[in-house]
Amino acid sequence: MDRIIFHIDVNNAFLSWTAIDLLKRGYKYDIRNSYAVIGGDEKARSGIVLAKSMPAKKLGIYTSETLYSARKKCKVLKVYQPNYKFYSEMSKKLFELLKNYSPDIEIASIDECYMDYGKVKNIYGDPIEFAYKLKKEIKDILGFTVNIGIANNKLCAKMASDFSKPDKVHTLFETEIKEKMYPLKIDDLFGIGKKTAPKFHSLGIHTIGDLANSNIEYLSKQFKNQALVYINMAKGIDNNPVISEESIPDSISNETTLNRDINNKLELYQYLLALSESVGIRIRKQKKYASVIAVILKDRYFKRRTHQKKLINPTNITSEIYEISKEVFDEMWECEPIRLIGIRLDGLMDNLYFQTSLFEDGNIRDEQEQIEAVIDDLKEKYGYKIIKKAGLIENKIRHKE
DNA sequence: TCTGGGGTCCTAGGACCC
DNA sequence: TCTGGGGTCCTAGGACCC
Repeated sequence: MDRIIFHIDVNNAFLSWTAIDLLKRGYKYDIRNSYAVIGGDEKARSGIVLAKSMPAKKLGIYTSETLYSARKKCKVLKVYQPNYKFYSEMSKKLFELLKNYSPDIEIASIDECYMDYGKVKNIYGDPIEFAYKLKKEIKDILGFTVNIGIANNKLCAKMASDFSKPDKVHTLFETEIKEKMYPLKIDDLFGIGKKTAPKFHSLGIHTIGDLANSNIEYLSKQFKNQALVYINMAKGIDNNPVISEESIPDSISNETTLNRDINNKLELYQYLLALSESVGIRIRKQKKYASVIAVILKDRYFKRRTHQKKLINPTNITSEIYEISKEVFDEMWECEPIRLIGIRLDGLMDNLYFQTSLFEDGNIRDEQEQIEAVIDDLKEKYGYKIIKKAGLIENKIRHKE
């Protein structure tokens, strides 16, 4: 039986949602119709475009471009700060609305998801008609537009929702792949980024159709096992199911760009402490334990390095995360000035089997965990500012939720 | 006042064991 | 005293996505 999959994608999510937020607060005009972008904070050295309005896009402004460069393209450009809390509320509302129609929703990111329509087709009828209805309902109730791609698998649904924007429904059924997808540039294929696309061009493969029809042996020389994966993608073959379960993350990370390059060890330790705190809160919320702790550094030349340590006893205790991250940091840091520092908790597990060493008292560990649980609760109730570990610097690290 | 942050997946190489 | 290979675990880095 043929599957029918929807890919639902919010148009200019951050910008649209900020527009709605501003209108609610009495803003007199809709920034979606003006030269506007959502951007980072230049003073904090995070000044890049996160989302742009259609008029800004028409001037050639693109996501991830520096605000400095965007302003050169548009003298009257308005820059708005992101409001992640509001975004996450809007995102939740969208997915709740969709779940009224089908429980088979796979959340792909804050502003996009897949829906397995095949299972509810008997109830709602023709997928295209339904998609138009759905799109209108989202616009009427939530106030923003979406694109909906309809296809026989997730990859094609995703490609279809990207065809032309905004506020559109597109199909890319198996029978339409040659006509609608083969003529597109190889760069437009989902999964081909700015490193891989040039490699294909240099092999004379310029369109998705070129890739679909190319010789596997020839491609294998350069791409090894990935060659077949790429060819299948180009042919629009994808058997991945829509997975509706709330997914538990494989890793939890926090990183922060420092407001200036720092090469003072004690100062960098302060950031490690703050980061340990914020990833610690998040992992405890998941009721998980990390078996790997990694430290991420970026130097002034934007070169990233990671170094990690595998733990015999997985942990979710802030003080342990901090101590281990310091060790890892000491092993890797070559006294160079640091632009960005981060911590990643990896190898997350439910765990609960600890190898208590002869010298470690298991009870102390339990007590520590209980203390942190109480602190987390208090913070949730009264805000993060109420309790601070000694030495934790003010407001440097954003706590995610 | 020039270049974010949070993820996932894949690969390659080294260590180690049989 | 000539030369294995397979499997697994671990680490670092790269590519990609939103």
